[in-house]
Amino acid sequence: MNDMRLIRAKSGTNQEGTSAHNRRVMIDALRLNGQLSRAELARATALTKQTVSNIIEDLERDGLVESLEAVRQGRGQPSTPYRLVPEGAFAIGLQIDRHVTRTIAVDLVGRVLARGEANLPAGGPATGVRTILELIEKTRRDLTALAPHSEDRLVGLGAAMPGPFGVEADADDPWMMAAWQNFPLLETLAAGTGLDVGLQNDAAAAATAERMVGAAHGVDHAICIYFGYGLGAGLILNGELYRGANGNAGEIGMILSLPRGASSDERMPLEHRASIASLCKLLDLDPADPDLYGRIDAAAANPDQRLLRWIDAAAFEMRAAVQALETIFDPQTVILCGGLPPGLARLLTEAMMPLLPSIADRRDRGLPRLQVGFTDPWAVAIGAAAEPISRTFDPRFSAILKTRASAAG
Amino acid sequence: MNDMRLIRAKSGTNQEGTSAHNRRVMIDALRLNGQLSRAELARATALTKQTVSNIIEDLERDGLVESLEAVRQGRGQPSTPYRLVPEGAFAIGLQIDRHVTRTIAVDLVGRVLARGEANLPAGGPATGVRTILELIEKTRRDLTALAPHSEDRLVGLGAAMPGPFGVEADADDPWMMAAWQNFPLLETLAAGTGLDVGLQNDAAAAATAERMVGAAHGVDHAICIYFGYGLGAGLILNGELYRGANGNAGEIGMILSLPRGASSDERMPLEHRASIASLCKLLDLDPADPDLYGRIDAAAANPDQRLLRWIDAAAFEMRAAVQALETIFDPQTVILCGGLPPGLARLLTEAMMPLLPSIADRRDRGLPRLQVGFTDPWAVAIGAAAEPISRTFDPRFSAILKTRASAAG
DNA sequence: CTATTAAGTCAATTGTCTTGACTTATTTTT
DNA sequence: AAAAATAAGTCAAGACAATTGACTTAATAG
Repeated sequence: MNDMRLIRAKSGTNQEGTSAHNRRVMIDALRLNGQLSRAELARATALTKQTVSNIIEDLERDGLVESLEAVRQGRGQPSTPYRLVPEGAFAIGLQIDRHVTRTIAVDLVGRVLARGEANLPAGGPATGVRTILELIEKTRRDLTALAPHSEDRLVGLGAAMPGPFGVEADADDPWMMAAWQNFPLLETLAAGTGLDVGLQNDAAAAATAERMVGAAHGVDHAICIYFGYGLGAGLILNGELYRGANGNAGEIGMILSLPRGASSDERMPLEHRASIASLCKLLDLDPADPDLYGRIDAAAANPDQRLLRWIDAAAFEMRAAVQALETIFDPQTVILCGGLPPGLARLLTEAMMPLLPSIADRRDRGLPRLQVGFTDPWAVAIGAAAEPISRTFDPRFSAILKTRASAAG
Repeated sequence: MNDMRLIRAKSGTNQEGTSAHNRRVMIDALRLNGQLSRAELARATALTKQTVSNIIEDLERDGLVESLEAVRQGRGQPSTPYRLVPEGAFAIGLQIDRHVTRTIAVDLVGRVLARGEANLPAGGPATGVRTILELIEKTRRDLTALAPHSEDRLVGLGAAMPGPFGVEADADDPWMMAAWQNFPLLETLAAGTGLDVGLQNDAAAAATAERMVGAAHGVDHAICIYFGYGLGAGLILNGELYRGANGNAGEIGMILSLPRGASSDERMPLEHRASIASLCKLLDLDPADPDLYGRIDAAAANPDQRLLRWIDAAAFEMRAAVQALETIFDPQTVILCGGLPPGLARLLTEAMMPLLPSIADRRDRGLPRLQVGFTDPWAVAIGAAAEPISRTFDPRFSAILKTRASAAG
C-alpha cells in the first residue's frame, strides 16, 4: 500500500482495453468513410470478420450504429453497410470568451443541434458562472426538445477558453483572463451540470472542430492556426490533439517575434499584430461589441488603407509563422481558422502568398500547404462540444491503458 | 480482396497486442526505476500481481530480466527485486555524417560496448556504402568478442543522418547530403546486414539518446535542440519521438529567422548562424578535419573576439528559438545537446541567459527550463543505436495495434 | 508467542479474439 | 438452365491472456 519512494511507469492493459479500442476503431472507421460493411470493416481494421460482427452487433444494440439497405456490388452475397447513428450520442460545448459565452449541442456526427449565447458580465467568474450554468441548462432543454432521449446519451461537457492555463497571470493583462484562470472551473461545471467536463484552450477547440467536421477530417498531422481575439494553434499530431506537459501547447500568439521594420531588439508577442484584438485596436473597434464580426466583415468587404496596412503587417509575420510551423512539425497541411470573417481570412491568406519556401515543398503533397478552415465565431464552441465526443469515441493510446486505482505510486 | 475505393481506418488490436504492451510496460518500468519487485511492478502498472508474475517469468526465461537478492523492508514477506539484464539485447547504431561515419554497439540498458569510425570518401553512396557496411561488420565482430551470444540478441540497426528526407534537394547545397537523399539506404543496409533497419535524422537520434540514457530519461515532454554541423530538434511528445508526416519534424535549422541587427526582409535559415557549420566558416576551420571537435574545444577554452561575436549572434537567436519552442510545445524541459564541446555549450547557454519570458515560467516546474545534455560527437551514433532498442522494447501505441496483413485497403 | 502485514503462488474463471467449416446470395461461365 | 466461382456473413469450438479469491510463505510488531 504505502510505497514511499516514487515509482514511475506507464500502465498496462487488459482485454477490456482491447475491446474498448476496437469499438473506437470501428466508430472511427465509420466516421471517416461514411458507411462500411462488416467485411470492409474487417479489412480496414485488420480484425477478423467474426470480431467485427460481434462488435457491430454490440454497437447496434447500443444505438451507435445502424444498418442500411444491402447493396449488390458484383459477385458474392450483397453486403450490408453500416453507418453511425447521429442520435447515438450528444455533447455540450461551452465557450468562455472575454465578453461573451456560447453553448452548442452536437450529436455523434458533429451536427449542431442547439446554440446559446450570452454576454459575460464584467465581474468575472463570481457572477459569470451563474450565467454560464443557466445557458447550459437552456441548451440542454433545447436539445431535449429536438431529441427526447438526448439526456441519457449525453457523454460530456467540453469547455474552451483562452489560455494559457496555470501560468503566473498578470492581473492587468487583457490577453489573459486572469480571474478565470484561478477559478476552479472544471469542478464548478461538473458539480453544476452533473456531466464529465473537459477543458481546452480556444485554439485546441478550433482544431478539434476542424478534425471532426472540418478541413482536418481524417488528417493525422495538421496544424490549425486559430486566428481569434488572440492567436493560437491547435496541434493534431498522430491523429490526436497534442496538449503539452501543462495543456498549453500551441500558444503561438505569445511567441516573441519581430514586426516588419522593427529592429532586432524589439521583439513583441506575435498576437499583438496578428489577431482580432490588434485589429480592433487599429480600427478603433470595441471588442465587446456584439456585432464585432459583422463590422469586421464589412470593413473587409471594402478595405481602407489602415486595414490594408494591418493585413500587410499581420501577413508578414504569419507567413514566417507558417514556415516555422511547417519546419517544426512537418504536417500534411496548415489550416487557418478562427473567429474571423471569411472575407478577412481570404484577404489575409492572399496577402500571405506566396508562402515562404520550406520542407513542405514536396512533390508528393496530397493537401495544400495552407488552407482556410472554419471562419465562424462559433467554431470554438463547436470544437468544445466535439471534445467529449472525441474523448469518448476516438481511438487513442490512453483509452487502452488501465487507469490507476487510486494512490499506488 | 479488391477494394477499389480507399478505406481509411486505424487498425484494431487483440490479446497479442495486450501482451506485447504489458511486456514493454514492464521493461520500461524497470528501466526507469532500476529495480522493482513483482508487487511494486503490479502497483506501478495497474496490473494484477498474478499477471506481473506471469510476465516476469516470461521475461526471465527470455533473458531480459533477472532477480536480485531478496530484501526485507519491514513487515511481510521479503520482496525479490528484478532488473533488466544488460546482455538481454543489443543494437547497432550507424551515423552517416558529411565527412565521417560512425558505428556504435549498445546493450539493453544503453551501455556502449563498441565503436567504429571511418572517413567517408567524397564519392557519396556509390563508394560510401562499402565503407559503411565494412564498419558495421567490424563493430559486430568487436561486439561478439565482448558478448559471445550478442548476434542472437541483435534487435536491429539504427541509422541516423542529417535530414530533411524526401525534399527537393538542391544538389549544390552543402547543408543537404543530396546524393544520399536519393539513395535507397534502408534497403541497402537491410540487405547488407540482414538486420531490421530504422532511419532518423540526427537531431531525432540525439533525442533518442537523451531519452534512453541522458537528460530526458523518464521525461515525457522534452525538446532536444541538437546543435551539430547543422541545427535540429528532437521532439519527445507523450513519451515518444515525434516524426511528423514525412519524418522531417524538428528541422528547426531551416526556420527563416532574422539575424541580430538585420532588417526584417533579410530572413535566413537559423542554422546559418547557429551551428557548427557557421562556426567553422567564421573561424576558418575545415569541417572535414578529423580533430574539429578538439579545435573548437581549444577555441572555446580561450575565446577570441570573433568567437565571442559568433556566440553573441547565435545566442541571440537561440534564445528566441527556445522561447518559441517552449511556447509551441509546452515541454517539461528543453535540452541543448549535440556534437559541440562542453566548453562551447557552456559559453552558449551562459550567453542565452536570462531566457526570454514564456509560458514555461511556472511555479510548479520540476526541471530547469534549459539544460545541457550530451555534448559529444558520438551522441548521434548512440541515439542511432538506441532506436532499435526503443522500437523493440518501449511502450508505444503502434506496438499494440495489429499490422495490416498485406494489401487490403 | 500471536497477530498482523505484505509478497507471491495456485487453480479456476472470465472475457475477447481467432479459427475453420458452413450458409447464403449473387454473378460468371459453361 | 445448370454449375462454378466469388464474396458476405454466421456458427461453434478453441486459444489466449488477464482476473479472481483463496492460500502459502516469511517477515515484523506488540
